[in-house]
Amino acid sequence: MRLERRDWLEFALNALAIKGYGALKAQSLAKGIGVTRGSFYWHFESLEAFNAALIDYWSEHTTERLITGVSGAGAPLEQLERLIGQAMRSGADLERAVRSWATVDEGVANHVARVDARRIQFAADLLAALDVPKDEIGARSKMLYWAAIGRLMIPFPHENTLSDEDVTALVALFAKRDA
Amino acid sequence: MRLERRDWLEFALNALAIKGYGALKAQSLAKGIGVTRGSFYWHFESLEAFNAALIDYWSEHTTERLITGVSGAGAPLEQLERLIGQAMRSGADLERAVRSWATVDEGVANHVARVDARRIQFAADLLAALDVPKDEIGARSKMLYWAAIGRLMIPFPHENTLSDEDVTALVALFAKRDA
DNA sequence: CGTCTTCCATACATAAGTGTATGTTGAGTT
DNA sequence: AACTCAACATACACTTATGTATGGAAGACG
Repeated sequence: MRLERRDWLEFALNALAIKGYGALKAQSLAKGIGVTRGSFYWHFESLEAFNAALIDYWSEHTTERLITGVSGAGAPLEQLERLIGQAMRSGADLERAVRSWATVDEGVANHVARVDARRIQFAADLLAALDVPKDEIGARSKMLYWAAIGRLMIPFPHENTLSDEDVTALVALFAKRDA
Repeated sequence: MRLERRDWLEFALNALAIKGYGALKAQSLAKGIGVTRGSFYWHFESLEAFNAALIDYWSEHTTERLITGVSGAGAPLEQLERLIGQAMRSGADLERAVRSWATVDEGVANHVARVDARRIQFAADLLAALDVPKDEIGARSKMLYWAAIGRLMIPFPHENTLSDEDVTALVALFAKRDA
């Protein structure tokens, strides 16, 4: 099987989501793909370089998902519900693994921090459009986002889901105009 | 230096907080303590047994902290603020590391899930004491707790702190009586 | 058809880890 | 003083990992 850089990154992203960052070894990845490390070391200078490329790849991947999946169409309240809904349901494994990875790799942490900042800003803009008091937007948007992340980082998140009504109620609470 | 089981667990808990679960190797721990693996394999049957003992140790450690640190004295609103404040400030490194660990070890995940359930229940009781509508308590207590965890799992949490006023405002929002 | 580049395999040196079997020491105990 | 046993050291076999050097195959191309 003739591979290119991107194939390695795709496969690694999958392995990362399933087995965690401990699976990011040239050897085990090669075994999983069905080639030897010769391929790996042709496409990437070293493990470090590979890791850097992988987290870059993830950043693009996840940013694009945010833009195409949530923003754009719909009223602010709908977008907000979609944002929370999406953050609480899909892509949990990969997000968990990346965040776990970020706790032991500063480069990864930087990328994650940038992604977080963007998503929090996105939530803040929506709250602003809903006429939430200015001095509360910062705290509420952060809290909202943290809750979404926190749920992902709880073991067995699928057993810890909020119903659609719960989500609606919470979003309404956070969109409240009065302090 | 003459060691016992507990010394190993204490040292490991520290290493876990600082370097993540990747540091939980008999060899590297032994090197850090200044003994050989002979000691490790005398006190513990295997790495697996050691891991199980360690996560048990953490469970007791962290449960005790909740009980003695938050519950008991003070009005419900104060306790709630203290709960959030504590969850958002101290012990971040260890909590992060354990949660990270839980993503790749089911035994650890089970322990963490039990701890989470207890803390969420604690928050729910406080909200109930504050006359929050019954059908909202479940969602709000979870959301509150998730936010605390989420903030911990965000890179550089110390750069992402809410002010005391923000915490007060948020707690007030979550303690609202009307839907 | 031959050549050049791309992609992968093989082989070697080195490091870090687990587990086990067996030797060694030092503090109590009788 | 001799004994015992808990606590640690040492040595061996095995596995998995990185990185590098070099050889080989398969396409692209003039």
